[in-house]
Amino acid sequence: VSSTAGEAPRRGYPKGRATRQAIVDSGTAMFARSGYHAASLRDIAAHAGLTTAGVLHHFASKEELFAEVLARRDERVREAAGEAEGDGLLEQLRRVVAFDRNERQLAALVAVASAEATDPEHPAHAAFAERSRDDQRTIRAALDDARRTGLVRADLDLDTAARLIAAVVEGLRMQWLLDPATDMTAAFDEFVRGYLRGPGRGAI
Amino acid sequence: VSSTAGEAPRRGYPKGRATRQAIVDSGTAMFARSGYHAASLRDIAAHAGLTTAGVLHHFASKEELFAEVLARRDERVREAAGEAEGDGLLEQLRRVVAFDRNERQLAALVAVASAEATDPEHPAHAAFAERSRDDQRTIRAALDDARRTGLVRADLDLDTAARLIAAVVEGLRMQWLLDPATDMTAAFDEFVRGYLRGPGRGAI
DNA sequence: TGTACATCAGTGAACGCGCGTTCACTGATGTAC
DNA sequence: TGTACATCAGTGAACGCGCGTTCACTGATGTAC
Repeated sequence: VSSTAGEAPRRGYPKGRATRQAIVDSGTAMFARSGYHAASLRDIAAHAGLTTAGVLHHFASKEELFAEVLARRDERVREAAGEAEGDGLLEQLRRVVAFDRNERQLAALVAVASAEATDPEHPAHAAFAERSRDDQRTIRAALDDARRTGLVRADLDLDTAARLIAAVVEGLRMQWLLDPATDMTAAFDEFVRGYLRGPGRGAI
Repeated sequence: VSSTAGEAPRRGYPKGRATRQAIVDSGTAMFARSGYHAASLRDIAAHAGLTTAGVLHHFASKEELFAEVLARRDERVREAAGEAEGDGLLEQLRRVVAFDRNERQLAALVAVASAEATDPEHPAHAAFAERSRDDQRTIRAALDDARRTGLVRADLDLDTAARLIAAVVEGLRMQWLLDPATDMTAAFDEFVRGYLRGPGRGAI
């Protein structure tokens, strides 16, 4: 009755939706800490304040909950990155790095999950491989723009550059996860200064 | 009796040593495929042609076997890298990349293990953090040499450069694990050309 | 406002299963004399 | 070369445990009239 025009028709009661969200949060924390296999539904349930059966009232299986956790994280990263237009690639990637810094658990979760998904027989293998390609495509598109506005030196191979940027971000994230004192932003900026920009372009 | 002078005094019988090696190989394969938690001693034993009790005759516990698998890998990488002297950093890192390419399972194992070890409460957390710092120190030392012989541009911050090199290698490895068609060497060479060397230095 | 009814939220107990580890053991392999 | 003995290599059965999932259920929340 009091619903606004553009609002999506939600399932269940408010309390149910809140619990569902609490389960996703709890799942994120537990999966991030222990990986998919070692995190148990009992732990996740207890951490969210209910029983395993309660969790499975909201999610059909552990795997379904896991998929939801990952989807939610991707969504939030995309929101955090914002639009490429006007801002440029560099600012976008900086925001992603900043997002990681504020969401250590999520970053750890993705690191473990994508490493596990490295196995060609892992159920999420294709999805993670596609995700990796997608990241590189997005970066490549942003590089096209950057070259047009002269922010990137002219003799750069953009496909390889996109691949290297994705690799640096992922590698720095691992270093930071192992040692929180690591300054990801500083290192990334230095990479941009030294690699993407031509000589003589000066400070950022 | 027929032992040579420098030979280390080995434990057990030849057959036992061969079985032990077979268990390490099998463990490497299984841990790489599924990670530490999801790989079972039963699988590892079956793949090596014995029972779980047989495996535990050679290793006191699953964790001890896992530690041996990781130690063996590090050892082999160090062998593959060879000496820095004369060859230079670039050739050393190229050999590490090539080693990964020939040992996909080992690379996957390390990726999963180090992602899991990201958790500060993981038993191997400190060891992996130290390993990461150690890699950067080694690279840093090689960069010092490289600057002296003029292979690296003068205005480079070597600590950050070492950090970035380690990040690129790790990031490219993940991309390659997700998509075996990835040409790690080409991307790494391009990184070296564009970042480490100064402008106008030409081909490698 | 009150009542009947459908759906939702969540519980508690139980299930079958695979896990790492233990134990007592059998046979093979090497060593000493 | 033969014999006695110690150690090693490996088996087969059993253990207690925590796992994901199921089931029948109770009470709360919303909806229709």
